[in-house]
Amino acid sequence: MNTSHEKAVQAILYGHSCAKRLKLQLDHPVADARSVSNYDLTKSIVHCFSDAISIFSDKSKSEDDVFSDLSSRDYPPPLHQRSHSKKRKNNSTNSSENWRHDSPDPNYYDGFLWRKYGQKTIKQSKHQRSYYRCSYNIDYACGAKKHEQKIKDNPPVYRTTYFGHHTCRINQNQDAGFTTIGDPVDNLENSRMIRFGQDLDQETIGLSVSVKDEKGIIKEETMDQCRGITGNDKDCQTVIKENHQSSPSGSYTPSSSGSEIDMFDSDLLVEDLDLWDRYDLYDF
DNA sequence: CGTATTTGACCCCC
DNA sequence: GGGGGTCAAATACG
Repeated sequence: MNTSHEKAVQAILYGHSCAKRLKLQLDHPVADARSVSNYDLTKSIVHCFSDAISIFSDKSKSEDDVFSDLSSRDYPPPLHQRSHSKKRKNNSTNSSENWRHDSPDPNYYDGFLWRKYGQKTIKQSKHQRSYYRCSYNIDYACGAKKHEQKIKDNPPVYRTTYFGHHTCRINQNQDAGFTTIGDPVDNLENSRMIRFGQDLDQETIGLSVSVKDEKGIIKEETMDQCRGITGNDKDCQTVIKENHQSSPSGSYTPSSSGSEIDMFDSDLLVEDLDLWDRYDLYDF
């Protein structure tokens, strides 16, 4: 068993490796269907650092607890473990909890755009719960929802619970002339996976890479680039807003159909896979 | 001025 | 009736 410190170091190292890989791809763009998209790499980086932060900030937990959280994070529990809302059973397609995610960051970016539609004081919690629905709820009849609530003060932990499925991405892509996967839950079965480790027959230890909301990542990448030029977030946001308004959904190009086992480029695999022998079925 | 957020009221289920 | 989820008008923001 690795210590949590080693685990955090592994996450950081992997994030660093992905960052290097991303830089390489940005410096030398290659139209190779087998390569990992910049979006996927960026998201991997974000998740690695989020996990490292979680580990370092969660000293009150035992190491096993931390690992348990990591292995289940961003990953829908088995059907028999999923809780079901006792309220609003009429909306059965949307009311069942799909998955949840704990993060020290209330502004954790999960790859989707959300619009807040309510906030409630919850009886048994001193913290209010915020309700969000997918920003494409109207445009694309997307039924995905989530609510977010602070569940721990010190260190702060924010629990985001997701409901329903994103149909917005599917609909957007159909508009653009292709289809791809729609949300993290669906991605489980459609994820692009790489396998490593020694017991592949018994356990799939992998890095699943989903393809979603490249627009958001492009926005973040653009922000970083813009900051380097202007040093001003506000200016960057204005530029990005204008650029994205002119092309709402058209430029998305998935790097694979999403159903087959896919590969990172070999240099990334060889260099990094040994770092991940404890990251069970990591869903990005 | 258009869009996002806030917040009190309402609805639904237990 | 109580609690949680949603609606929608008011408000804030860019």
